[in-house]
Amino acid sequence: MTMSNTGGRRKPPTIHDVAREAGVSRGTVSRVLNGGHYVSPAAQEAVNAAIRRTGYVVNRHARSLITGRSDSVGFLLTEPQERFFEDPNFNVLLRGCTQALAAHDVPLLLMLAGTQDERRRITRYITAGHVDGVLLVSSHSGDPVAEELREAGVPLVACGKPIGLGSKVSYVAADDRDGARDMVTHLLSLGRRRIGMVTGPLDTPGGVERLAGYREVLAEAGVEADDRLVVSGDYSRASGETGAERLLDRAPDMDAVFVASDLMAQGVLTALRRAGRRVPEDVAVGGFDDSPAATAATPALTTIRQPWDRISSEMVRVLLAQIGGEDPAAVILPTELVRREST
Amino acid sequence: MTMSNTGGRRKPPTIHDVAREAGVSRGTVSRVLNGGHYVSPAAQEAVNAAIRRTGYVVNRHARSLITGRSDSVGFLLTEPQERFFEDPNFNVLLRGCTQALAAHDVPLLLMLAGTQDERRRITRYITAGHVDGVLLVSSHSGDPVAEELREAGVPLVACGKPIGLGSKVSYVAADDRDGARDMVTHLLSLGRRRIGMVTGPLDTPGGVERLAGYREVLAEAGVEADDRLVVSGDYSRASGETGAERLLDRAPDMDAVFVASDLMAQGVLTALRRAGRRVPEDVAVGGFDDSPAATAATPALTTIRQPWDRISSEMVRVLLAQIGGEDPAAVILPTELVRREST
DNA sequence: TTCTCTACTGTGAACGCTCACAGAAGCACG
DNA sequence: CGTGCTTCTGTGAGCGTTCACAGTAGAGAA
Repeated sequence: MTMSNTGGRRKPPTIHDVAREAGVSRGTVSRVLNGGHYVSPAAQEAVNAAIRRTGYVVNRHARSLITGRSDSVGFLLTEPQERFFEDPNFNVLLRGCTQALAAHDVPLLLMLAGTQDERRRITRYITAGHVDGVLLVSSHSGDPVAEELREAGVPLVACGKPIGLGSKVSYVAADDRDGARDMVTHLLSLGRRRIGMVTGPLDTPGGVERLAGYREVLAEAGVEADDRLVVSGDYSRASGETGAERLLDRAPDMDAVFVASDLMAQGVLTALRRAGRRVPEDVAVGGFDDSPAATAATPALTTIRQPWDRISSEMVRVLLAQIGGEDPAAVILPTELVRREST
Repeated sequence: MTMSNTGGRRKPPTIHDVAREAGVSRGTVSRVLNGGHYVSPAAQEAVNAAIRRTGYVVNRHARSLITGRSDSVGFLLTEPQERFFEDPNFNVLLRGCTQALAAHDVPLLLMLAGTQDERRRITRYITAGHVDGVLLVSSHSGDPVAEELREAGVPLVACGKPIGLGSKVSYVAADDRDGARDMVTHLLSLGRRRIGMVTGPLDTPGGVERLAGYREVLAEAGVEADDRLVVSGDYSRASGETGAERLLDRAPDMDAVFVASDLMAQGVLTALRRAGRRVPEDVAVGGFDDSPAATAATPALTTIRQPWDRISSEMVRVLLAQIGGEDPAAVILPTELVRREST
């Protein structure tokens, strides 16, 4: 009975084995592996053949040990995990980032900083250089983890404009203000003039920007501003429902409402139905996000699509560039009005 | 103007620095780091103090290079990514695994094998030893990636019983059959006798088991089997709707229906409402999963809760044990009947 | 005393790779 | 024929750790 390959894993071939197989030195193999500059076509070919024959895969640990890079990045979710994990957009973002990174052969490490303990561990892990950079998802302002990473000089790209952090951190965001402008312009074009709004949380840039876009367009159109037409919500379905009730109470003549998220818009629809208002005949409703909630709603929501697939690929692009030594950058991506049945 | 710490990252302290600081040798520091056997209390203390003072964090690359372990595991999603990414259970699972691993200081690498190209890359990455083991989420049978990993001897833990793979791969699953039994028993206890079923996909173990549990209980109760009472679905909402229509068509006297997923059950509710049947008065409806869809439905669904938090922690436990050299194991976890308004 | 055993500590050699450097070969130019 | 340049190749050192081994000190037994 001879040694078989059942069970334990074989010791993988090293750069040495490849070099011997190809009849060249380690240095030459290494050069081929890293771009192939200053290596003759003949050697290039021999090495590639040897790699294929031996099934060689570079040992990233050995490489990282000497280069100081880890060739991996972290995907860090700091604050309210439930909210994100229930948000379909988060899934799209996570998937998009993973795939965009995979195209560059860069693994993604998922990091959830829930408890204080996890926060500490993750901070140490990152600042110790075990990832080259971090994709940051954190809605709220003044994130201590992000702040610490920024100070340590870790390349950082946030999803959405971060509030507390300085200009040294890159971010990629949808153009909230412009999206809001598009929606309100659309409502105006339908002849609506008493347009209400249920805002998002006003301690987030997104919440602030969407409200700003709403106000701008109304002012530009010469529509009288009316504070009774604005109530604030927190992106939850329930807050949309109560928000709509308050709007109807304070401004019964409202003929349209711009809601800062689709989930809230669902709540608004519920409240309007209960109040006997027809959508869109009596009141037109515009959402924001183009989440699954938009199509699941009845009537299906007219909404603003955020380009989550592009957001994720841009985040990865900016992060890798920054790891490569480029300066931090801010990327604002255009949104798109998706017209359905609610307007 | 002296050197400042703005910009680039500082070179982190090494085990050497700690050794010097503590007045001991590298070996002693290493021993403290790895469990602290054969090291005097005094040295132990000195080293720990030095670690705290210097802010030392072990360089995992150097460690991995010599130990051959990477101290990280992959979370691998192979087949139909959309389905999982829209499934709230998947989120809970991913989060649970990440946190359970974090407690052991083991990073999780997210791997999505969508395209053929990604599949190849991931397989090579894993078999090259860049992760110590894999948490596998793959519903369908005969997964080629999983098969290859199994052959390479990579520790593997599947979520749900895998169909194609042999006994060498561990798995953790909810007790589908028992859950189905509980639900059908519950329906019988309500006096229902004409109990229909909308099954899951019958090429998955879960789909098969839930159907088996349904049949068993009816047989044991002496209720006449009727093929007209069973239709198959694919876990989607739409298939629940059409399934219910076919059931009503074939067996108008149906007084209860067991649906193999909450999402399908939502569709069933829609179809029943359209057909003018009251739930639960005319037809009682039981779901499976206890997903958010269950509480969002009207009436709220009686359903079977799968212990996703325990599933994830068990997957991690089994995987780490297997990496540590233990044999593959199968873990079946109990489900729980959650009674709401639909029965 | 001497020997053995245990508890602890230090040291050199690896792990697999990249990087800097030295050197070789070929070519052009004076 | 030397000199300089470019293109290519091999070599030794070293990245930060762990591991095996050798060695020391102290206690207890013969």
